[in-house]
Parts: sequence; structure tokens; C-alpha cells
Amino acid sequence: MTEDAALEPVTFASPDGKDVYRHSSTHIMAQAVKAVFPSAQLAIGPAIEDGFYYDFAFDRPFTPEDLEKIEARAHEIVKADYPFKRMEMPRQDAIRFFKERGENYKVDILEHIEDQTASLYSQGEFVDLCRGPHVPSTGRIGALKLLSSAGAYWRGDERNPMLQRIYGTSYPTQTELDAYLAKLEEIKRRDHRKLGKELDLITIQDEIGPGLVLWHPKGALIRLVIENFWREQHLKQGYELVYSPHIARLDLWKTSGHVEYYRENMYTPMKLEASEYQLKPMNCPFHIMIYKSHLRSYRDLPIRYGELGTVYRYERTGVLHGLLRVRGFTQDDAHLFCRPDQIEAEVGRVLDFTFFVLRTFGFAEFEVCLSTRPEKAVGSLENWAQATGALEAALKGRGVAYQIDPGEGVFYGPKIDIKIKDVLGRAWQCSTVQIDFNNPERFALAYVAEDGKSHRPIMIHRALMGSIERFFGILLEHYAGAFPTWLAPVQAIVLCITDKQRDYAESVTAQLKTAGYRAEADLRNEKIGFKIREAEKAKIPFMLVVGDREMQAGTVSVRGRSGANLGSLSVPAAIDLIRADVSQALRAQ
RNA sequence: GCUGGCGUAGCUCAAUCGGCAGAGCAGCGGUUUUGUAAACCGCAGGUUGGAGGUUCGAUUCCUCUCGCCAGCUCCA
Repeated sequence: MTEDAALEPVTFASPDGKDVYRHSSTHIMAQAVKAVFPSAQLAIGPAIEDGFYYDFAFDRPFTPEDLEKIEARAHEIVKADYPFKRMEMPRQDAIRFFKERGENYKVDILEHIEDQTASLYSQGEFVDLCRGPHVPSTGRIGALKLLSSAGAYWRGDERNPMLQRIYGTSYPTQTELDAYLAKLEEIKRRDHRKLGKELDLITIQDEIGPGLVLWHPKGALIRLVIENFWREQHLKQGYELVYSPHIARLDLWKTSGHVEYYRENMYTPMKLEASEYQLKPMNCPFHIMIYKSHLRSYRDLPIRYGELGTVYRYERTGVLHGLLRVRGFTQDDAHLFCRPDQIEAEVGRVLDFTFFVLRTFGFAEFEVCLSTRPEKAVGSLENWAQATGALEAALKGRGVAYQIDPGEGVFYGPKIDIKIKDVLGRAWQCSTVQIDFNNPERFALAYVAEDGKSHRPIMIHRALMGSIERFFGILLEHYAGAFPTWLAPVQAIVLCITDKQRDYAESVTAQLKTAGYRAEADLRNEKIGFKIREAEKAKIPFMLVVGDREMQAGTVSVRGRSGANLGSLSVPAAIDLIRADVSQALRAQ
């Protein structure tokens, strides 16, 4: 350090510190790759959340055996404890330097930067173009592991050549690395595709088609509970529920602009009786047509139409992913029609409603983004400013922490996106609130104001869960299949110890059902340990064991999910226990 | 869509060099009447994703195709 400067120590505990640490790690990996495969060319290698990657131009994909060799070499480099050395040179010199070494991608990067000075970092015989900073020496990296390799396009553009990317991670200690690897295992264990099949909730089958979901009885039951809750709450919140068909004339989609802007995501239209029909990719035009079905007064506004609307979108094959990305899905959609001065209040109501619903499902942490006007957009600048201001005011009025994504709004208006964080800290985009200047214009929406003249309403699109399929998948992973009692497809199972208690078990089950709970009886001629094991695997919240003792006393022996002994209770007391569990979840906001 | 990997019984996975497709669980039949995460015996279960090719012979090798997985790109 040659001048006075503010010195800020960074450690692995801070985000910046992690970044530097992982960045140095990726240099070490790159050095190892160059040592093992000298013909590999360097592209870029940044730190990412939970690790790092480096892209290489190489004549073939890296195999797991390659990764082992590279990792072994990287460990040697760490052991050798090479110091990281920074040097600077004029940009042209740097270009010449990398050209000589055959590092064409580095040359490409240099040709695109504006700085006339380039900084290079070296450790041992390895030199890389790099802004830095780095840890003092390679020995500072405690535990380093390569995780996987895959193709990735140069500069993230699919028209560019594909490079070979290696992912890895590093931590100060082996213990921390092990904890991270354990988390990866946990993520695998909770995979909704696996759990969905194991718990017999949903399947996606080749014979049906990719991205098309079959809801089996237990999955469908959970969905029914979700939908019932959704409808009930929407009616309470002043929404009117509507239904719309799955196809409509192609002309409707021409008017809405979807044919023009969204065609690559739409199924091919079908021809019928001299006109073309389109499978719906969105619900909005239908709600608009309900609005338009008669003349509207300013007194009618806001109008809120809600629908669990099933839409079909053609997604490129490579992007489909279990329930999280499908081709046919149901949006918990609603469209609000309001006056410009009502935007803030309406958006505020939607935000409150969203948080209420998401909290009820057990999510407590959120990431909120406000996306502003993109380059290409419809609507006047004043409209954008007013609407964006209203969104912001609604957020501020509620003390919601948010970040601004400049230029990330949809072309037809600004939006607020809410991501939910699951129990493993992963963020999922579900809820969205979007202002739409475009559709009211395209469909010539109007209301008669106090002045007796026709005015254009503002339209707000919003979804709380986004898609029921995706939301269900997230819930499944969040709870690892152990749904809270109010959602569990089977809430209680009565297990008899021998067939002497069959009648009693059936009568207990009938009492539970009469009380309004989803109960089953396992009357099979099996040992109690076996029945409990099966009930545990099915993640049923309450197991009611009945043997001779219970039958004599008119009680049940209650076992909670994962082994809790809740004691011997009378049947009404057991029902109270279940009731308390259900209502607690529905009240805990 | 792109790059790579993978498709074997309902599920999880074996099958050496190209040489009779096998196990556990689940299912079915029987025995067992059981006290908090797996009783025992038996039976059945397959066009090895699909189509073509090479070969005396293909789960295995080749081509095409469908699907899945990882990543990229794109997104609820």
C-alpha cells in the first residue's frame, strides 16, 4: 500500500470476503486445469453464491475422472502456498501477452474493456487477467472441492461457442465444506420430483407428455385444500370469482398482442369451422372481456376478478423441471380494474393479502423487487412514473424492504415480484403484481367517470402463488413432504394392534371423520411396528394406536409424526389435539 | 433449443469381453394375532423407452427418435 487509504479487513464471514476467497479458489482451479490440460484456454471464472466456476475452451467435455485429477492438482497448489502477485500493464501489452499464450478469450475480454491499464494476477507459473483482489497466497484456501462440469455459452449467448464449465466450492475448514455438502444432500432428499412420486401425490409421465402433470388422489386432495382456502379468502377480500374457457379464437390473442409478442410460447392454433382457435397461455383477455360485457361506472371500480385459470405454454424442452417449470399449469390469477388514483391502495391490499397467504402456508421470509421501465415499453412516461410511484408508496407504506431492478419491468408496466425463501434459504419467485397500460388500450377499456366522460381504467395483474404446480412443488420441498396438518392428505391414521380391535378402530376412524378430519384406518394383519413405519413414510401427522388396553378404556394412544409420544387420550381429546394443530397453523400469521 | 450424461420389473438398482436378463422392496397366496420405523415361506412380475442397422447372436456396438438428469439460454 503506497498511499493513505482506508483499510478494511475482509474475512470469510462477510459476503465480500467469501467472494475474494472463492475468486482465489477459482484461480487455483484454473491453474490446476492448465497444469493437467495445457491446451485448455481460459475464459472467465467468477465467484458465485456457495462457490465458484471457471469456463474453459477445451476440445471435449471434462469427465469425472478429469475433475479428480484437477482437484488433486489444485490441492497440491494450495499446499505449495504460492503468493498471489498483482501486476499492471498497458492494455495493448496485456493483449499481446495473452495472444502469445494463445488465450484468445482473454484477448477478447481485453478488447472489450475501456481501461487502458489491465491488471494481472499470478500465482506460481499461472497468470490470469483479473481485477482482483485475492487472498495473500494459495495456502489460505482450507478446503476446496470440485463439484460438477457442464457446457456453458461464451458470454452466456447461445449463438456463441460452448465452453466447458467446472463448478466448485471452497471453505476455510473441512467441517464447513462438509456442512455444505450435507446441505446439498438435504436438497436432494427434499427434491419434490422424488417426494411427489414416493408420497404418490403427482406424476409426470412420458405417455401423457412432458410438462403435463397428473394429480393423484393425495396430491389432488392437498390441491383442493389449497384451492378452497384460496377461494374463501378471495371472496373475503372482495374479489369476484370467474371461470373462462381453455381455448378462444385466435383473433382474441391478436387483439391482446400475444400473437405478436408471445407466439413462441404458445401452442400452435387449431383450425375449426373456418376460424382458428388458440389454447390459452394467459387468462387476462377473458377477464377483460367480462369487464367489457357492459358499461362500467367509476362507482363500480375497483373491480377484482379472480380465477384459478389453467394455461398452456410451450416451453423449450430443456427448461422443463418437475413441477417448477411445466407446460400446463394453473395460475391463481386475478385482474383488478381501477382508476389511476386507486392504484396505490389496490396494490397495498394485494401486498397485505399476499403476505397473509404466504405466511399461512408457512413462509416467513421474502425478497421483494420493484422493476421499473425497460427500454422498450408502451405507455407514457408520466403513466410509468405515476404507477411506479404508486407501487413504491404501497411498499413504503407497509415498511416492506425491497430492492429496485432498474429496467426489468415488463414492456406494458412496472411490477413488484415477491420471492419466498424456503426452509433451506432458497428463494423462489411466486407472487407478482403488474401494472398494465397496454391491455386497457388494446381492448379500449373504459368507465364513465363523474364528469360523464369515458376514461381508461388501469389494469393490475396479480398472482399470489404464481402457479399452483410450482407452489405445490415448493411447499413439498419446504416441508420435505411432511405437510402441516391442515394440508396433509391424511391427517390421522388409526392402527389396530390385532384384529380384535378392528371394530373399535373403525369406530374411532368414523368419529374422526364425523368431526371433519381426514382419517384412515390400517386394519391389516401386520405388526404394529410395520404399520407405524408405513405411516411414518407416508408422513401422516397423527397415528392413533388402539390395542386391548385402549379398547377397554375407550382411548387411543397418540403418536405424533417422527416418534413423539402424545399419550393415551380419549377420542374427543385426540380430536381436540388435531383441531388445535389445524387451527394454530391457520391462525399463526 | 444447445452441450454432456442417462433410459433394464410398479420403485431402487445388478448383469465381466457381444453369449440363457437378476436382486431387494412393493404386489399376490399362505403361515403368523402381533404394543410404537421392516415377521416368515412361496408365487408372479420384462418386446431392456421406441424404430432401424451391424452380427450366428445385441441390455451391451452404430444411426435416428422420444423422454429424463445437470448446466447454459429462457421463465409462473
